Amino acid sequence: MFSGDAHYTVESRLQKREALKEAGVNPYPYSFKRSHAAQALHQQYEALESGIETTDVVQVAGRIMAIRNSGMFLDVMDTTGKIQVFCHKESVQADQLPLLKLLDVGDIVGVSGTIRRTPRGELSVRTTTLSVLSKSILPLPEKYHGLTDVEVRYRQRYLDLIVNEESRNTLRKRSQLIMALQTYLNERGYLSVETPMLHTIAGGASARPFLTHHNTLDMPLFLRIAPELHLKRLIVGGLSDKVYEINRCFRNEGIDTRHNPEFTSLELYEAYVDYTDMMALTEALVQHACQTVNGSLQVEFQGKTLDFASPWRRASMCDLVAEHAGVQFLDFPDAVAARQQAKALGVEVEEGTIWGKVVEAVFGEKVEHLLIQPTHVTDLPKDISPLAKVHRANPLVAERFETYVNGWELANAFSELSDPEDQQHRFEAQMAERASGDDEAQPLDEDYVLALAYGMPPTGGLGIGLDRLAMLLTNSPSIRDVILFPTLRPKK
RNA sequence: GCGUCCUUAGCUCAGCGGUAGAGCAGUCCCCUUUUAAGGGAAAGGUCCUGAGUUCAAAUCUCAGAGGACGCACCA
Repeated sequence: MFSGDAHYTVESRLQKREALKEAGVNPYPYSFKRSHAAQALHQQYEALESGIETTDVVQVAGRIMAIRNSGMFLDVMDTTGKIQVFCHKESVQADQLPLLKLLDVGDIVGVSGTIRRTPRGELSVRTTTLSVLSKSILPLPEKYHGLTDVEVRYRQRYLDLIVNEESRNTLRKRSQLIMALQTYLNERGYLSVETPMLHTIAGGASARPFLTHHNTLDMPLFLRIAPELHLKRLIVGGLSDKVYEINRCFRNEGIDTRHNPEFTSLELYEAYVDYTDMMALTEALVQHACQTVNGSLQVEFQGKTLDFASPWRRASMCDLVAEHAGVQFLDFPDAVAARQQAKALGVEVEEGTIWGKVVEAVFGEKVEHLLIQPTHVTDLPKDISPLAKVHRANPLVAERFETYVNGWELANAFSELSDPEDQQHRFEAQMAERASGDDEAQPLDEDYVLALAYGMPPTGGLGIGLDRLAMLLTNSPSIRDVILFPTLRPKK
């Protein structure tokens, strides 16, 4: 049962568990009625002075995190905080005294007793009766240094959560972040929907998908790389003028501090608006989330202060490249000329690379890492934006922006392409890219083109990477810190 | 996929060719209003795995496993 862990500590705890059973105590009982959480007690008795005993009876429960003075003092932790439990031999019921010797750090206990504040100022429960609610068999990591081995923290997240307050705070903030976004959108009439995870065509983004198989239908299925095309079908159908989905996407790409094979995105579509409206919405959403989670629009991130207050800088991708690399690629609209310019800048691009990918490559190398404060990078090349409308003033670029923070792409949005024939041609161009070796080019989705042919209103769309937003708002250097169970290789 | 680094007691770490170490946790004893409680004693090991070099390997070399970081890919 405890393969490799059966040692003296476990032996000792198993013996204590047997002793409990022999004393007629079920070490794994069914319930315990609590009157207060730890935090509620600290609030309620904030004014209680040191050395004062009350007759107020309370019931608390939680995990023993420390035992001092041979069991006289227990630190009991619940999800709201810590409360000291005082087990004096004159206050604990006489028949329960032997129980005290059978407790270990890690056990979950319930306590009934009176509230007092010790002469040293620690709010405590003076125990009358004590209940073992779960006997812990395996020892917890050391109390002072905690658990720092990142591999164990990810593989055994429950241990990380038990001993590392920072991890609890970070992962709770992630939930608050998602709730804040949901609240903001729900209150403004955006409809929360769920679209398929299993796709017959992995479209809506440029990425390699995971492949699986349906046995009864005997056909391949892909885990979705984006919900985009299904959400826009809902706009065509008029389910709502405003739809959104907060859910998982799966991409079969590398794993690093900013990428996990499964990640969470917010995707949102709104009829009758364009990408400039999406810029305003991006700022409002992120600001609402930041304010809710951190109580401020400024956050500290790894030694930098990020300021989410409006307005965020807006600059076109080509202008930013011109600003930082000295070449205005709009003046070199031919792919061959563009590649020469990139090469002169020291950016490697393969023969045959299309114009937009050249611009993107130079941007990635020369500009991206400089965009620390929130910046909307607008008007991305049309030929790398197959789902976006062409820019109303420049045929080379699309009405698309990506929002960068801390050098990372945080959001991606367009004026959604609604012309079915244009969409068909864009897909065909992507298929040509695929044929020339780009396995991340977007596949042709005929049904999606069919849907557009029935007419989609002018629509703005937005995607936000929630894991990255969670990282920024919790000062987490790795995406694994904000994902409860990040993807790891099996240990053996 | 490539490169660099890491892996020693349950946890946090030292040791870096010559008998495997500390603190915390656990066991036993003492003390008893502590909060990283304190004092004492005993105990606890596949030094990630496998080969090799050597009189001798936790330590050096090679291969493998897992992980961290960087690069590539990508969000």
